[in-house]
Amino acid sequence: MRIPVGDFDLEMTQRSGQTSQPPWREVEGAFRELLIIEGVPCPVEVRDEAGVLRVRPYVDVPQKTLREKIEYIFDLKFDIEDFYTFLEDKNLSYTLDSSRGLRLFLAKDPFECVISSIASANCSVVRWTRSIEDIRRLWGQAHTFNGETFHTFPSPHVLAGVAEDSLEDLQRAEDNLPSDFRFNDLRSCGVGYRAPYIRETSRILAEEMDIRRIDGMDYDDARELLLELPGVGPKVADCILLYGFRKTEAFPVDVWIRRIMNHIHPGRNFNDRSMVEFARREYGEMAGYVQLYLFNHARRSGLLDRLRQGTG
DNA sequence: GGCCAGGGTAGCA
DNA sequence: TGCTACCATGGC
Repeated sequence: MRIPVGDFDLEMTQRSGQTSQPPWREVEGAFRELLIIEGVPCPVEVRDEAGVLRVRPYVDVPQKTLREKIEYIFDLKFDIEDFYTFLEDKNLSYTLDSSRGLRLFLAKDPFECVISSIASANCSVVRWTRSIEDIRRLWGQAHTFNGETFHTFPSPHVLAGVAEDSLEDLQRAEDNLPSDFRFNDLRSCGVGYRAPYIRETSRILAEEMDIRRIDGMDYDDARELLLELPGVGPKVADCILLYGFRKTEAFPVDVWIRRIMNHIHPGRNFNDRSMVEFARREYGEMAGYVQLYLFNHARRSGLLDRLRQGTG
């Protein structure tokens, strides 16, 4: 299948650290991941070919559904030229030097996005992505195609029932430890003190709150709901809304966005609240994309490093 | 070995 | 509301 795309940089989108999911498995310039298409597990390989995205499913699945899923995940229906014009109007077109073609990398599984976003808090990208991959390997369903194994992300019900730390893990195993015993707890995935947040959020989503409700809710109501989850604060909630549910009014404010926004608006002295108000007023439904381009540009242009050293 | 990671929470004024 | 200490842990 070949999907015509406008400006789209698959590799940059994969590596931009969006908390919907870890980057897909890269094999010779293409990216592979397991998708569920109408209930059927189906690994898919996507490859960027100058204006066209080539999509190769490993098994026979309905083409229309697959196409819609790919178009959703990479936000291919987003009118990016229109966004470029918007950036120009807002005097932000310099971000295109490094970020042209970057799009949202949306969740293939909203629950995975919730846990990824919680795991990303105060944590490097390499570390939280590894944690998510470990969680998949330990508790997801394995599917092997031509000797290549992929794992689903576990359901809220499964993740709610796992051990939190190795002590609890050992207690479960009691004293008849098998010789090949391996730790099978959340902390062994490197999530640290976030382990109880992840387990309790999983329990709530398994028993009390249907995450799919977010789709039909407006931004403010959805945000309020997400903030009830342990481990979900303002920044994580906005990441879930933006990368998990495509609420593009969301403007996740992290340490870097604080520095960048105060750098490009000298004298304004934003606090978090005034920054979010400014973003919603100035950028509206483009706020999420503006945040994506600002962060990516600063990171790739070296501005972030200069800001970190206080010489920006 | 100290500092930093795309922060959240609890405790306090 | 606004501020602060504390929280695991891997990478550099």
